[in-house]
Amino acid sequence: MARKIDPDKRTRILQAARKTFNEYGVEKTPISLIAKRANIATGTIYLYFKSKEDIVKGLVDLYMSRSSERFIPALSHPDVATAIKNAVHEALQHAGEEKDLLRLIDVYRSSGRSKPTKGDEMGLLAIETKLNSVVEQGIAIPYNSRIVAEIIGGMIEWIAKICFVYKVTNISRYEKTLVSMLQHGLLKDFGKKRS
Amino acid sequence: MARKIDPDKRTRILQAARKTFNEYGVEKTPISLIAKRANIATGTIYLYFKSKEDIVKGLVDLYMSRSSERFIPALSHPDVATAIKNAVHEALQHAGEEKDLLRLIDVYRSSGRSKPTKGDEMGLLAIETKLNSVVEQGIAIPYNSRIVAEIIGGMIEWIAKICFVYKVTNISRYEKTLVSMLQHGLLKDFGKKRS
Amino acid sequence: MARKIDPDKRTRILQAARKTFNEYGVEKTPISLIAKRANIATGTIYLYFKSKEDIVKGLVDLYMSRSSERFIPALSHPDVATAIKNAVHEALQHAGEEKDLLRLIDVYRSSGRSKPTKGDEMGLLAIETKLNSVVEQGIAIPYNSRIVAEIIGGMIEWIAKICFVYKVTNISRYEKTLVSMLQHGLLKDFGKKRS
Amino acid sequence: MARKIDPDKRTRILQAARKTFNEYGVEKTPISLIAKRANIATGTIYLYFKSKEDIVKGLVDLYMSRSSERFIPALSHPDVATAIKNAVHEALQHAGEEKDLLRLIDVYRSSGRSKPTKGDEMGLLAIETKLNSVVEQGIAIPYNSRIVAEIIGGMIEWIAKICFVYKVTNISRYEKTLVSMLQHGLLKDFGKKRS
DNA sequence: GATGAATGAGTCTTCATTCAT
DNA sequence: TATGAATGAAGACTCATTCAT
Repeated sequence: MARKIDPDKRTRILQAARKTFNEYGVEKTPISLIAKRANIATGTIYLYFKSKEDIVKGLVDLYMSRSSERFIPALSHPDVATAIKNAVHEALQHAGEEKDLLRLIDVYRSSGRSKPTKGDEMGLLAIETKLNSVVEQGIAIPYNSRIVAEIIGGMIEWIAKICFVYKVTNISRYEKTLVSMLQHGLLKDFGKKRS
Repeated sequence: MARKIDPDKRTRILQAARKTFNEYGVEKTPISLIAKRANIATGTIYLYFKSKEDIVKGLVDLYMSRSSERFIPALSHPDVATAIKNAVHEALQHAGEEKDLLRLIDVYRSSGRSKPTKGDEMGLLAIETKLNSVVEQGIAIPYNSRIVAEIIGGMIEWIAKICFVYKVTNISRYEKTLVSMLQHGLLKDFGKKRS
Repeated sequence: MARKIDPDKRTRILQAARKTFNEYGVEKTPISLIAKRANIATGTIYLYFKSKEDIVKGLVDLYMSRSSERFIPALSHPDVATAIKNAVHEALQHAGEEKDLLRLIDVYRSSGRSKPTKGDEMGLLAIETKLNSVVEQGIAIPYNSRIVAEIIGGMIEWIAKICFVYKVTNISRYEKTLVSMLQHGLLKDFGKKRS
Repeated sequence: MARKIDPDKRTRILQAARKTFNEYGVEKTPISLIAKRANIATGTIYLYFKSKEDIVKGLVDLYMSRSSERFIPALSHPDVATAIKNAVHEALQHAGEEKDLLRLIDVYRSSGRSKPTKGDEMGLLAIETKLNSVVEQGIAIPYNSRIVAEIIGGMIEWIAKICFVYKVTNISRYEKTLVSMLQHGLLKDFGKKRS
């Protein structure tokens, strides 16, 4: 038999790519350099990824999955307002920690072939589910939960990009504002209680 | 940098670029083809634009300006809730009409040098001003208006991209949801009155 | 180099290569695809052929052998003029039936390493022998038979390529002309008898 | 106005290519090296030739034209048998002098896109015309002159390749044999007179 | 013998940009 | 200003071949 395929090699490529993209930018990163840093031959990369763009996609997937893993648990807090606050916090926190991956999202999107990634989908589903249950409890204004989930996801991504990529502003005020807008915008009597 | 002599030539270049970008994609569009379609020599383009990227920026500017021109007037409606509704509607309507330009935003952003464009700024300022006045009237929950403006702008862009670029879904439900979320999220007693 | 173990495997490779070369062209045919179609592993091909070029050579050999097998029997006709006519006919007929292999000859030649193949040699020898015997009988103009054989072989290959590869013309007029030229050019009193 | 196009540049490219192809072979010759030797930038080559293959074609054209220029005048000798002899001689002589270009013919043909070149066509036409006039004079056996011309052209090319490219044999015996075969094969009473 | 994962050399071509005219 | 010929950097990707198993 031939050599066994190394399941860990894909990860090594992704790591090398991440580091190099961050250093030189996607455009300016030659595949050959990624290969060198991953200690494999150039051609080997193409056994694991269809193209350079596919590597970017792999990294965006990674970002999305990790983001979901972070904010989904926070959603389960019994108090909805707190759940929102915590989930947003986790997502933005994670974004700040992996800004370099966050930056890749625009690159991926500009390729024109962007499809929602698996990780993304998982996160959206979690939000949707949470919204549904909250609506059933009569606490939240009933919207189409899927759509709201997408909007929330977009807002978080947007704010993360403003604060970590485009303008590099302090995140806390954006976070507070977003949380409050979401609480008022989603929950039935959130305004009454506190105002 | 911009207008050297013939201000109409700049416009012709932009038109030719828009058409060609839409046809082949930015990456695959040679400057020389834009020049040919604009009936000028390749080199002449560089008298009006610093680089290819600068043309993209020019087109994104155009989009932003036109968007602002559309939704700013709608903001002046005396009833705030209606103002929100109308402004969002105009912005999304415009996005649908110029999807090809909308698509360029990601390309522009992925270049890494994205700065808010003039047109963008104008729109944000208008929203901010409106918010401030509404807050002063005691109708709206007081946030940092600039931040809210940015968030709203982002949400609109995001929804437009979801509906016109990424997924090509019907916009109306997204629009309705967004409007409602904004009304509840921004206005003090919006929920009470109508629920 | 040639048969290692399974002589049938060599044939399967050749068949797969023939089909694939014909479909995509030699240049564009990856060895791995030939392997896949022959139901063997890529590396296995190299147990039967030294290189891709060697596969082409194998196919050209095949063509030459088959051509010889077809026209050599025709040479034995007692009437020389008829023998020429029949042999040419068989050779051209065969060429038309295996145009795809005919096409490979140029590829093989352009590699620069072209040596006359075994099959080729067999055919040339047969023509040479026939010519010698005819010269001895005093029927034919005495030339160096080997050289004439090579020229005849070349003419046949040439006409076949004109009619089946380059121009795709009807072969019959070419065949008739060639036969007549050969009859007049080789036989002493061919002109007298019939004119 | 921009720089004037240099009409001599095409020739310089062709010369550089010829030299380099001869030295390393077509396959192993990078376009960039041709450019360097022609004292121009790599990209400039593509203003004069569509592709590498197009350069090969240009060189084959050159060969064909020069060959025609050489043997066409020889065809005008009043004595037909001598005309044949001289024309064949000139063509083969020329082939020997430009073996390096002769070698390129197979490369060109193997590309699959081979069309008869202009130079080729001129030569064929001259032979055809000569044959027609000779047939009218009743000296030659009447065939389809175009077809005969093609066959003769092929035979000459074939012999040239055998002697100068494939086997590197002494040409004179091949030449003599070919001339004699053509004289007997084409002229009505050539055999009678001399036998 | 058979496998097929791994290798890594190798280059054509494009095209943004410049600059001589 | 305008031109468009000239530049030349730059790199993703393929695929023949090898070799560890």
